[in-house]
Amino acid sequence: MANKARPIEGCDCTVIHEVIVNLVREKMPQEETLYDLAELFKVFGDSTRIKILWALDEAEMCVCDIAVLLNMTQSAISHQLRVLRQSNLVKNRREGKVVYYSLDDEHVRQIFNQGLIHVNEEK
Amino acid sequence: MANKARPIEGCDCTVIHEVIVNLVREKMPQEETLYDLAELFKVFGDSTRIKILWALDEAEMCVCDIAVLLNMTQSAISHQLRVLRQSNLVKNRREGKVVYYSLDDEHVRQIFNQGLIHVNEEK
DNA sequence: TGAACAGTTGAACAAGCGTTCATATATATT
DNA sequence: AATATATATGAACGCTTGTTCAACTGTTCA
Repeated sequence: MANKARPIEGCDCTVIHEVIVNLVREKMPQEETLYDLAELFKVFGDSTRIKILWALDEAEMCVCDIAVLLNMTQSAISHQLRVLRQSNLVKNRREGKVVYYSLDDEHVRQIFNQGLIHVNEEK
Repeated sequence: MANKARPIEGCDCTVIHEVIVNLVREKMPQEETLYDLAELFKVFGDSTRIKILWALDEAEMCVCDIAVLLNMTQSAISHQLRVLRQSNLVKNRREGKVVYYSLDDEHVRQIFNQGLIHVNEEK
């Protein structure tokens, strides 16, 4: 159900803006949706995970490969891969002792590219 | 300058994957670029800031308006607006006592929309 | 000038997060 | 069965972060 307009009890200035505030309130997506969105971006908000995703966008790799590539411990990489797995951003397949990881989402690249545009504009 | 291929000293399996690892290494963007990208997503990784950005995408609003809209203290909103300002995501203008904030980046909506696609796919 | 209002800022606190270390699991090899 | 390799996991540790509280700045109006 849509959010209903309701009496404002804030600053004086907001009383004047009542119409606008209520209009924005109606247009806002569901609380839960915005929360999920923040959770997704939180996952992107770590350079180790960004690097992992970027690497996996180039090629399927095993945990050990990624650790060498990023010059980090295998444990640290494994922990981060779990986060990425739980966010449905990567998938894995086992081949003997080796577990290969790959991207599980084709939007990642587009999201990153949009982000890069902003980053590069700041110069 | 591009990253150079270098001898692998990791797990046995990575020695086998040496060619791939070095290929990915060459294709990775600069360390600093990936760091900046993570910093940007870190800003998006908080539901309060997501809500503020979403609201400002609908209409220019003053600090007090946002506080009422999100049912939070004005101080908390002001702190978050500072973060958004420092990331060049919002701008402000003063009109008497009131400071109005608005979006300062047209990519935000596109980044959010891409994120929403992922979020909605998980169902 | 002084009171009221809108917003900002710094310190403090709890909660969350990323890495490390030690250990556990799973598979392959001998 | 015992060993080695590849990965996963839990606890612990320091660091970061979001909110609150109190104090401060800046503007308007009487």
